[in-house]
Amino acid sequence: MPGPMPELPEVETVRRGLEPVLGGALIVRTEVRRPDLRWPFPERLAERLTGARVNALRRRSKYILADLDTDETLLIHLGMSGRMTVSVPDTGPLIPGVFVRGHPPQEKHDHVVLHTDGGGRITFNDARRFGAMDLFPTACSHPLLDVLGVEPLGNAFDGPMLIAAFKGRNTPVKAALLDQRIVAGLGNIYVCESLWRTGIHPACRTGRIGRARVESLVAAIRAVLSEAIDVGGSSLRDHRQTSGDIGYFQHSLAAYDRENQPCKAPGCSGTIKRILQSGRSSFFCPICQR
DNA sequence: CTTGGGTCCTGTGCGC
DNA sequence: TGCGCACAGGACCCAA
Repeated sequence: MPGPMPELPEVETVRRGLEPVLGGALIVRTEVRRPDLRWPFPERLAERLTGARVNALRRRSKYILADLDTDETLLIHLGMSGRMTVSVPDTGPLIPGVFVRGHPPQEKHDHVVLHTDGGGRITFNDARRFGAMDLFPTACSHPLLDVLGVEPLGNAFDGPMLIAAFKGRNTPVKAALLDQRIVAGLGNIYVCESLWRTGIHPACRTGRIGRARVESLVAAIRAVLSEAIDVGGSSLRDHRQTSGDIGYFQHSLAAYDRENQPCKAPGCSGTIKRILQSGRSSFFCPICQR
């Protein structure tokens, strides 16, 4: 079973989970328990967050962006293992299904904790520390965001756009879809699922995929991401996950991490295979995907 | 310019 | 049952 691997849908689920407790809230205390995650924290992180009010919670690709009334924006990346636990005191108001009532005990790898004026608590836990936090002027761009391509659920992501991006390239389609400069937010899981749905072999070179198949790939990517966000939302409502992992969508996976299991395509007798591309696993059906 | 591989990090799961 | 090791992977970084 795959561990938590936050890609765009999981990050969007986290953003929605934060909204009721952190959105509009005043940060009254900030605990920073270590000097860094993937990179050193920005200077005086705790001091710059404490006393700030959260005006808006946005998402760009796999980044969560909290706009503060100090004209700074808090950037959060969950990396591989980052989780956000959202809790309120057990004496506090109950907002059904959205967060934990009663603060859980501190755990190993709880690196940053935000306390809100409503008694809420946002705990960032990241065992592998591939995650990141930064603070930058809201009016400015950020080097991590500048290089990102289109949002796969946005209007700019369509057939002609992806056809143009694929044209002239000669990389495996798997690598192209993982390239955040083209489409921003896809990771290994949803790339595997999208290619399986479209019947495209992950090693297929981008230049060799016909226009109609690229169009259907766009539709598959949008569909698989939307479905995963829907499942994430329902899991929030049903108390089933602290936000940040793939949660119950893993039961819907047709290709990812299903090596040697039967292909789920109707009437297909194939078996899911695993190959390594750039040291990463790709899962696919050799009968469906060409 | 593009492209591919190394690196970071720790928990998990497997084989012996 | 314990130990060691491969593996997971997002994004930076550098070499070719």
